[in-house]
Amino acid sequence: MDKHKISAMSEEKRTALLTAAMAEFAQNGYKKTSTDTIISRAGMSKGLLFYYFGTKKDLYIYLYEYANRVVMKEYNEKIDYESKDIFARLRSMILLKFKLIEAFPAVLDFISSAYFEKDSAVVEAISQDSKKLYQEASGKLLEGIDLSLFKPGIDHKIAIQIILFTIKGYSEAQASSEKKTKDYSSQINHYIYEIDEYITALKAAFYREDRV
Amino acid sequence: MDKHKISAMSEEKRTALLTAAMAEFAQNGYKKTSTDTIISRAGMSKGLLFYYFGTKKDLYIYLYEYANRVVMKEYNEKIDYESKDIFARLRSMILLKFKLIEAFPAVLDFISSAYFEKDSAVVEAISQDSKKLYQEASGKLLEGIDLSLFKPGIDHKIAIQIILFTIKGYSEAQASSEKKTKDYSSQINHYIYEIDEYITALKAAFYREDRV
DNA sequence: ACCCTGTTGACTGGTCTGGTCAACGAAAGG
DNA sequence: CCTTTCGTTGACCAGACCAGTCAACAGGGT
Repeated sequence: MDKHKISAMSEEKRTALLTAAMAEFAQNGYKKTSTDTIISRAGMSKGLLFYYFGTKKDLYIYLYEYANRVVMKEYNEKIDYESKDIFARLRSMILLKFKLIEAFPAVLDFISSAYFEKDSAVVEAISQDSKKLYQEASGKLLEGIDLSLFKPGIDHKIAIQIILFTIKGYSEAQASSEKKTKDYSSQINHYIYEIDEYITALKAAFYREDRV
Repeated sequence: MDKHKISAMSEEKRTALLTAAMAEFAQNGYKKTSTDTIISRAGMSKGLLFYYFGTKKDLYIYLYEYANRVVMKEYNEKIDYESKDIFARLRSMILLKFKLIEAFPAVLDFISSAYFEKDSAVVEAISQDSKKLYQEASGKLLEGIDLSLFKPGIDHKIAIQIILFTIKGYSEAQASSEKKTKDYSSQINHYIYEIDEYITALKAAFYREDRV
């Protein structure tokens, strides 16, 4: 039996499957994720998964390429590297992250889990460019930022770490308290408001007074 | 067959078993952890595990009580709540954490994983006091701290969150880059040095100049 | 009537798991 | 030196679980 065109699936079923599969793989890794769990979560029959995707491995690789394509596309379109202000850059990354989670809830979790995937059945298929996105993102974030905005006498390395830890800490705290509210999009405004509170406080702490 | 006295085990074997089991349970949760993995990691035979512990569930519960006992003991002995300075309190908690990890590498990971354990075979046995330690620790940490040490005009809630996020972020970054160096104890001094750098920077950012 | 496409879930062979047990080596005690 | 006891082993078992298959079928198009 050949592999069938995945694009021929109905939109609903495809996204249900992809979303369920990404969430499961992200949570349990390749080996420990069962196709039974995926299909029951996606609400479809077992045969259909294999009808379209062939094998579990094929599904994983498809997901990996899909996730990278989606994230790369958004990333290249939306991130603004014009500004040399680290807060402006971070803010635009966070906004992007919210958009991505809204559209593809598990895509970021899946990508970062793939980064640590160590099952031999699957590593060679993803290892080539596995680290590209991550390294590009974290490398570029700090490239060429304007350190003269900081108060004199401040240890830039430490200050930047504190800024990054704060953003990461808030993101995680916010993600783990996920309520099942339908309108994530309405909550986003609240999250952005809180993020701005942190940014204001961090600017007051580390930026020269005339640049806050 | 009755359960045998665990304390009759040789010290070496017991700690090898407990350490291996805590690490595995912490990583995979109750259900997905296999006794085969535990024994091979601990370097002993399968029969022995069941000879001493009876069942997998009994092992888990024993571990849970053991871990709580160990942590509670250190916690009650060593944490200093005299000081009203949040940095002094945090610092003493971090030092305690280092000590605990040195003595029982996986004990903290295990406890926090038990906090999220949801397998029905085991939840009722741990749910009663599962949250005690965690809530006590995070509640007491902020109880009665001296807010007058902060710069006037600072949003205390935000500032404290930034402080906590920073400490947590550094701890995690440090834990995930664990090298297999034998002498963790010699690295601890380095970690403390870095933590103090962060504390200095955070004090400069948020405390009144006359209190830094 | 006959295909074709999409869909189902019972089924299979193989692997993995918690738990058992007959056997064994060494030490203890007589 | 024999026997009992204790700690220890790993092959083994019955059941669960798993990726992948397949016969059957629904329904639309021709």
